[in-house]
Amino acid sequence: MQKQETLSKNQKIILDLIEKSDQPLKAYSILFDVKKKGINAPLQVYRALNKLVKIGKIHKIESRNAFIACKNSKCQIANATIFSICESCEDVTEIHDHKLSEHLRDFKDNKGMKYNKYNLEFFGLCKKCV
Amino acid sequence: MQKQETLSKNQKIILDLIEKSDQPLKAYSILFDVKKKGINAPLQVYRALNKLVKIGKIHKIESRNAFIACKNSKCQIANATIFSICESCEDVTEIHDHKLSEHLRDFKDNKGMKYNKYNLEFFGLCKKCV
DNA sequence: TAACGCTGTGTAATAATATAACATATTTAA
DNA sequence: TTAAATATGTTATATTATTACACAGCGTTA
Repeated sequence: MQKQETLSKNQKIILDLIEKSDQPLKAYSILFDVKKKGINAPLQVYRALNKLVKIGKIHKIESRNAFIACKNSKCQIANATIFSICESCEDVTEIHDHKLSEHLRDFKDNKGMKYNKYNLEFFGLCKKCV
Repeated sequence: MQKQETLSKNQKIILDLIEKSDQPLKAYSILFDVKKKGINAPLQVYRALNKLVKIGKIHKIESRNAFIACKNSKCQIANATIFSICESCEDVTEIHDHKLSEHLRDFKDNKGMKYNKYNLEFFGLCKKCV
């Protein structure tokens, strides 16, 4: 059974906003949007973001410095993420591909390194933008 | 036959510095180091970095905002990168794994997206840090 | 129930990363 | 040999993220 995290006020406000967007949001755009809810400083946003990332409710798109909600409602995974990113319209989609995930999970390098996390980003053109 | 790019003065200076380091360098640390060579402004560094990334001489470690030389001297690939990153000592190594690369190259999602690039970062603890 | 650890909040200041805008020079290709 | 493309230099500024400090709330435990 998964531990159900109790979110704090700021964490809820920010998760709520990110979940309502189907596309990644940037920290300062989040800040702008939550000012009306009494969140005034970047640090308040980053603290909530960090926590939400940590518990797998959202993911950071590293190449874009932006944050997207994890749609995989049941089993939040903070440590194994795959995204496709359209370089034209910037549309981002999380990919759930069992075979690929398995491959990445099982990957062993030749240096004896112990992995506990990976992040994969595919770039290209989506159907609309081809 | 691979086209041999001719690098400009600033590009050479900066590539040279990055190649001498076996670990990723950050833009402003590069800037600091090349001031003695007459490169004075962030933009001069970023311009060179962008070009070097584009032609595959260096790669950006997205999760670290840092740049590392591509050791794969013959066939610089700017569009298919795999790294392992130690979360303790921050050691970064580029991974060349034929099977995994093949898998990623051949990956097709179910949305008809056309990929031309990917970047994969593995995180964990290296031998020394376990 | 008092003391403690843990997590979260609020605020100000500042650090770190990256780009815009403008003027000019150099190289490449038609 | 002129036009296009690429590179340079400089100033200013935008964007992303963290440090430092003070304090509040909550559950544990001694």
